[in-house]
Amino acid sequence: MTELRIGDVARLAGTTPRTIRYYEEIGLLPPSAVRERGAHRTYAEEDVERLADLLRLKDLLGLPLEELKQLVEAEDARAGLRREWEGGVEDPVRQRQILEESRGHIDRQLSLVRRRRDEISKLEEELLSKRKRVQSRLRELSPA
Amino acid sequence: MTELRIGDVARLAGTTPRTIRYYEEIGLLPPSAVRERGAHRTYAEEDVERLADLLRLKDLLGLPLEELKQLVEAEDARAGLRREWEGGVEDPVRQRQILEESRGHIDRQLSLVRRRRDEISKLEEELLSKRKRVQSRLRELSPA
DNA sequence: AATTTAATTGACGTGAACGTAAAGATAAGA
DNA sequence: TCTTATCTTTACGTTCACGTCAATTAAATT
Repeated sequence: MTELRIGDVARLAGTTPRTIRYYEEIGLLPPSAVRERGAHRTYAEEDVERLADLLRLKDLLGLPLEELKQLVEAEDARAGLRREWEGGVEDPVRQRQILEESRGHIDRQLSLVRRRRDEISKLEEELLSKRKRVQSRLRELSPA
Repeated sequence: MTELRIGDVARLAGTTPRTIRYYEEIGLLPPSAVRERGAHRTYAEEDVERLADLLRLKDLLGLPLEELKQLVEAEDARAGLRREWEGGVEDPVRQRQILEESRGHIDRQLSLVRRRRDEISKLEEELLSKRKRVQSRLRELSPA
């Protein structure tokens, strides 16, 4: 159970401690764990991945943090859910709830990502055809 | 030769006059045309498209305006080139220069766009496989 | 136990990308 | 020509997403 501190998490996720504190402050990241005021924050390795995912989504989707928060409002709840899950959930109804919720979050992210992918693809196609036009004009210039 | 004013261009391109002036100010857009101090800026329809392209690149690539400027530093020069071209360029050597430069700009944009597309695609795949894992767990829960 | 290193909170600072308000000037329409 | 809508420049304001002190405190190291 490797204990990570804010600096480690920041380095591993490719960001800074300040950013992590800020994300916690605006509620984008959950408070690292129970700790007394003034004590160091401690994290687990899964937290690194969660943060890295967030940063990737933010970068690739270009969302303001507030929207990102809405989008993954799941993710922090997920930490709770995971704990609940690993604590051993008996009730299959509850299990189904958790899984379906999780799937819902993934689906919302997927739809945004796909929209982006489409926009990017369209842009790529347009650039490609632009390139072809220029290219053919260049060939016309070449003496046969 | 429909004369457009800054408000029209803004509306058509989906932005605001302020943004257009700002882009001009930082040299991302070329000064609309020769005009005396205090006179209204005037634009042509091709300017709308150029602006829209810029906004799209900015949005989809998430570049800071300064980098966007480097990237399409071409585009404003291109306005000049186009005028030169349509003015009728005789020298085939010059024609080739212009076309090759244009292709170079397109290629630089293409490579950035492709990188983004790859990142987005990878993210999509990861989300998909995440979804599948959840989905299969849900199926396991279902009584046969 | 002493020292060094990294973290804490609090608060103010900063750069990017515009928004907005003021005081006019210009252009288009009646 | 008069009015009205839209534009001009100048300049200060604003939001987001952190950066950067400063004064302490907590952990890790020796």
